[in-house]
Amino acid sequence: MVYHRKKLKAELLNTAYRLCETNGSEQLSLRVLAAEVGVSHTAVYRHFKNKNDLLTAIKTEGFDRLGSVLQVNYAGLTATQAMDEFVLAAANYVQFGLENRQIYALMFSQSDVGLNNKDLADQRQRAFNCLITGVAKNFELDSPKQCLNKSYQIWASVHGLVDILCHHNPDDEIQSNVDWIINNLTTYLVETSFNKPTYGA
Amino acid sequence: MVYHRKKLKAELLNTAYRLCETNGSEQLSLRVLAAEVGVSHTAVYRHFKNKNDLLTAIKTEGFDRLGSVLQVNYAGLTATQAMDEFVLAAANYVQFGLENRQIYALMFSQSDVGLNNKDLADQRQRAFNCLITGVAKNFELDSPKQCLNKSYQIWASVHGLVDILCHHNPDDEIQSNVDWIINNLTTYLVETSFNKPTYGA
DNA sequence: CGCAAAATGTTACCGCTGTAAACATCAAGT
DNA sequence: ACTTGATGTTTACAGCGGTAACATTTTGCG
Repeated sequence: MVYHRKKLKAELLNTAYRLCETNGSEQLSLRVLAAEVGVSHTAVYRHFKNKNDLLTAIKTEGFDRLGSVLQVNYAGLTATQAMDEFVLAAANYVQFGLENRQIYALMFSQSDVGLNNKDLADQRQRAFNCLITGVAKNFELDSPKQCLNKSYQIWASVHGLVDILCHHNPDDEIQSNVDWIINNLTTYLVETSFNKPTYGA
Repeated sequence: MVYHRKKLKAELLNTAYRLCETNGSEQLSLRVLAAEVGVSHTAVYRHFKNKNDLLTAIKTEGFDRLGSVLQVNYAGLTATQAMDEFVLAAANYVQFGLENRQIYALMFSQSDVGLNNKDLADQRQRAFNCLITGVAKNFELDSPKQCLNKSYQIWASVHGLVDILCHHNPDDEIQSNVDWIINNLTTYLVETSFNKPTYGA
């Protein structure tokens, strides 16, 4: 029985994050988590209201890390440099999704995990703002509304790509195509999203 | 105690499908399902190997229904008609996703439900073939590989759209944009996917 | 310092879940 | 008519999330 471990909350969160990425968030068990960390299973309730609350924290952590990966400072960049950075950020998005499949799945699952949670909403918005900033910088759009629409369009395209790549069986014949898409993400983005929108005026 | 109900399996599947769409597949309980149908909870095991097997059947049913919604017979259609039908099929896809959110989420969840299940793989392939056929009919592509790439691109774009529409909070300011996108799906598709690919030769 | 209060851990218990095993009954074929 | 397989029931069990009561440690205030 070890008491006074100040950093138990962080330790629980980190271990839970790892367990989720390993086995999928649906397989997470508070008792297994507690055993892994070396405390009784009810100790979790001193730091998280319930299991949903813990999953919300994991989800929020996911958006936090995703946001970090997307951050670009466009100030002082030429148009070409800005576009390069934008494409790089998109590639980072895809890479994050592929390297954190289970967490990514949790982040975009339709479960009620984190419903109406402010921290989560903030982190999600922060990540999305990276995209909006990039769109505003790289596309000549007539209105904020067009910018928002374009951002959603790009997000949907890249998110759909990640989702389908995550699903595909490596044994499939499409593997070569998948490899091509990842290695030529710029071309892919140009074909799916890098055109001037005609809607959302 | 009622015995020999020949159609119990179908009844279980239908009820389970409905319960999943109502409460989300994660909330499905075999005991609640059995009670709803009016049998003991272990009766389910006479027709499904376990809970995962039942969920696999629900998922397969989802792809079956999605496939039906996507089916288009392009034989004898003019180019314009074929394109109209193709866009309509895409709209049907989006509509299916929005009207069957929970089932759609299950269908594209990354859980191990139905992993390596042949029936499921077949139904999924059947649905995807509808898309491939439409792409082959409506795009002048140089190779089957290009056709496959284009199909994945369109799928990713539309799937991403559905996923994000399902997630978005109706109170958000983006609602008006969402409405626009749905009502003008043709324009959306043109901007995201209806261009000639330059890759995948 | 010393002691009360708050924070943080544990143990015991509850109801629910999926699943296996043993048993009962119905349906069908010889 | 009797056996056999399919189908449903009862019982039992281990694991889960969660609550309540209790123990210990840390903290803050006189």
